[in-house]
Amino acid sequence: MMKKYYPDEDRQLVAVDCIIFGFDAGMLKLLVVKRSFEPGKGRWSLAGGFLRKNESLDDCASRVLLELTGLKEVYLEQLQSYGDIARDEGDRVVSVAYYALLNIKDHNLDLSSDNDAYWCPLDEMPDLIFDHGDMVGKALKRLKRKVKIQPVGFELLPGKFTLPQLQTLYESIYQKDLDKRNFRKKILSMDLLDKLPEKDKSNSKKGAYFYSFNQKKYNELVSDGFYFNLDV
Amino acid sequence: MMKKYYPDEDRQLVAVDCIIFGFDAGMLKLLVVKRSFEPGKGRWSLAGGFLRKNESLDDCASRVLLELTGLKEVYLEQLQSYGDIARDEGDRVVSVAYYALLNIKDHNLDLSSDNDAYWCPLDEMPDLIFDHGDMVGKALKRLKRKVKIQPVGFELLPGKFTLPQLQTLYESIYQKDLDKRNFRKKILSMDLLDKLPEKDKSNSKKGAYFYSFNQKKYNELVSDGFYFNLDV
DNA sequence: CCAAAAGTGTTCAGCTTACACCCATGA
DNA sequence: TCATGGGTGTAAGCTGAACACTTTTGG
Repeated sequence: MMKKYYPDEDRQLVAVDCIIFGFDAGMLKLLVVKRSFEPGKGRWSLAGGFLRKNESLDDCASRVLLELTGLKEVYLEQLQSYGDIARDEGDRVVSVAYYALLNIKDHNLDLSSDNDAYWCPLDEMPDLIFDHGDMVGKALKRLKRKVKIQPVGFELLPGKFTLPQLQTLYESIYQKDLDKRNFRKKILSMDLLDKLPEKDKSNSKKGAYFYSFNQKKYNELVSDGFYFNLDV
Repeated sequence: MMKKYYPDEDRQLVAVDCIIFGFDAGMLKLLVVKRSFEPGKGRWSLAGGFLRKNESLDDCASRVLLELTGLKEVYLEQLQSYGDIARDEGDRVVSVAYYALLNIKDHNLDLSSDNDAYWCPLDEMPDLIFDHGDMVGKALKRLKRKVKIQPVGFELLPGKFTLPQLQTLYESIYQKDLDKRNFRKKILSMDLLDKLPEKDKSNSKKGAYFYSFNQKKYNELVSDGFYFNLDV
């Protein structure tokens, strides 16, 4: 047993809430869950859970994600903490928000339907409880910045993807149209994508070549001082 | 009394730690305090305090700052939360880090010397307890990004400042030299500085004109869609 | 054969960068 | 008068933005 140094009063409930982004059918989506307990039972919310004594914040976020999706190796980054006194109607709870990027195809849909979870297109997002809507707004802002300077967008795509798919992904994050020629020129000039000898014919008769992101080459370039950059 | 909704187990101590930046003698400095209690008594640390039941995280950060410096209207922004189980040797404590920017001349030195506090040049920073060194690194990274896209650097300067001063400030944040002509051209082209009819002769015989940041004009430009930008 | 998506280069404007000399003045 | 820091302009290269036609092929 650890020696006690600090006063015991003023301990707080600490929660982790996860903004889980996915990309499907050309749309950026958010995984929302229907709350199964009061307060706010039946309303939509983010996936969340209370921080336990024996887990770090990062571990807690991983656990929340695992419990909902069954997925382990998911891109996860801390966003911001929310600490207004009355932000949670049930009690005073400090919430640490994380955002996750995952490839929807990897996702075990059974698990999330058990939880009354739903992949909601971002532009049809329902009202979320408490300050969860703010969290999503903040996460989206962060994501917009992040995908410009780090190749995290690929986390949202399958290992093999086409350039039109990748462009649509960026367009749905930036919420604006990009020029096809400029986009391809820029992304290909970084020399981080491997062109595969197969085509995806599901969207056109001509078919679009599959590419894959070369993580090894990226790591090498980064250690040579390279910065990923995809401005708009 | 609020109805109880959540289990009472697993409440945690939550602390706020503040990375307080100042600028003086052409150097970026950090306000560090000598810990007056165990564990780590006598070692250098950031200013911090435990979150109370009746205050938000932001309020707590303001309080920590007020108690140490006596200052109220200080630029303060949440940085990141730190939640490793054993990060604090005294107990399991989740810490929310904030960073503050303040003008050292406004600072009441008496108060901070009561607290065994010290404005430490960033490049002579002592070892700090726990993960406070990581927090400072992260804050510096954030500050570098922030000063490029928002006019927060002025928070570190007196209301009247010279262009050489401003340039030195940016150089000490970016930790690299900037071209005098390009710097002046860029900052003046934004049309946010008012040139005053006085000169600061403390650093040269010729003297450098004082300028002041025009917050009103900045607000107007921002609402017209203007983005502050000071690339390097 | 035709509709629909994939793929491909060039030009122009604006911005970033590099660079060197004169000015004012207190000591 | 001279040492010291303050102040000023221009040219070259690069990057971002705009823009339209050809290719492929399943139906």
